[in-house]
Amino acid sequence: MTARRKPSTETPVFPKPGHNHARCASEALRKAEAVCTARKTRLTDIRRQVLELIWQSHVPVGAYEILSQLNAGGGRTAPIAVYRALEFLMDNGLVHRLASLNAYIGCAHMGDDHHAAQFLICRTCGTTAELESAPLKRALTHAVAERGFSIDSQIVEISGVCPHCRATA
Amino acid sequence: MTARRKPSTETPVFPKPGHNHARCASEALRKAEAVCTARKTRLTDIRRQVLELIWQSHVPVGAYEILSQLNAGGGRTAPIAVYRALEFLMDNGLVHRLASLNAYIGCAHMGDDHHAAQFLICRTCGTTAELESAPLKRALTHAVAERGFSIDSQIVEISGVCPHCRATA
DNA sequence: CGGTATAATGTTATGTTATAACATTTACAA
DNA sequence: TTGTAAATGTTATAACATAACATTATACCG
Repeated sequence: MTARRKPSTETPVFPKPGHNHARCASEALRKAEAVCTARKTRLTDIRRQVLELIWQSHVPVGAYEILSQLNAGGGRTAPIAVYRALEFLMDNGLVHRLASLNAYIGCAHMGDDHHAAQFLICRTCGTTAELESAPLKRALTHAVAERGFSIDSQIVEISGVCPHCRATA
Repeated sequence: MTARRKPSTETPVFPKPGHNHARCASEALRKAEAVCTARKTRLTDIRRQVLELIWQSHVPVGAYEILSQLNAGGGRTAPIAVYRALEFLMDNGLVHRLASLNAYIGCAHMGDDHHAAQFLICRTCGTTAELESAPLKRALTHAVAERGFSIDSQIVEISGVCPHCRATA
């Protein structure tokens, strides 16, 4: 441990219940546009709609939940369309899949080209945040390398209670 | 880091292709009996069968794969029976579920009462090993606590290439 | 031993998540 | 403008998991 930690960079704040979420969402959409432009991929209608629905909150959403919202106005979109959009969004680093929930969440670090992520999932409010911990990353890399194993991808999903729910309880 | 690492305790060997697996399996079954006796739970026929099928290898198996093996001789066991057996085995720490694969694997540390586990999954041969790394555990615990989050459960699943497949390639 | 409570299993049906295969449309560039 | 690749539509099905209720087995008590 070196000195005091710097919350702004080392310890991103867990999304607060009352924060200005409209801002998160619009910011995310703006970044997504930028990423797609840079990568020469197309953020089509359905892809944008799926991304917007995902960014309605910091709670992961299931594919079929997205689907039913898409079809709320009487649409006839098929499941596969949602999965294709999700695949695109994940390939472009805009969305993550949470294997422990079979659900999807907007990526908090778009454009940063991080294909590995760790997540904190609050079992009370559902809010899920990315955990960017350099020491954790190092420990993981080291432990794996030590065993002669080479990493392709990794899943780290931690379920528990977030600071806000702890305070409320 | 303190001194040189001790492979026998700190760095368990990744299961080798040609190892005496019959031994792994019988050992596992023996331990399972002991655990159930100690916990006054019953390792019934179907539960033992499922556990044996899981221990046929170090490659995780899906519930329906287990089911079809159970029914290979013309049986009529229903999916729910397999899931109930799996639930029992997991509750008793005899089996783990791999969320990234929707598959199940025998626990390498029965009786050690470890409810958290990390896994190394070889994408080439499928072999999966538990990773017991104290530094990793510490880093994880620390990173999470630092953010005011309290842990209930965690999933760490690392996909890559195992030492033996790397050597072969 | 017989009764009774609990645990385990059987039976049937259905819910939830995800993909295959092939047809059609759209966007873009030569 | 037309050829091509990307995207979407359409239909069907695969893969994973649980609900609800009936029946059977086990163990424990009097």
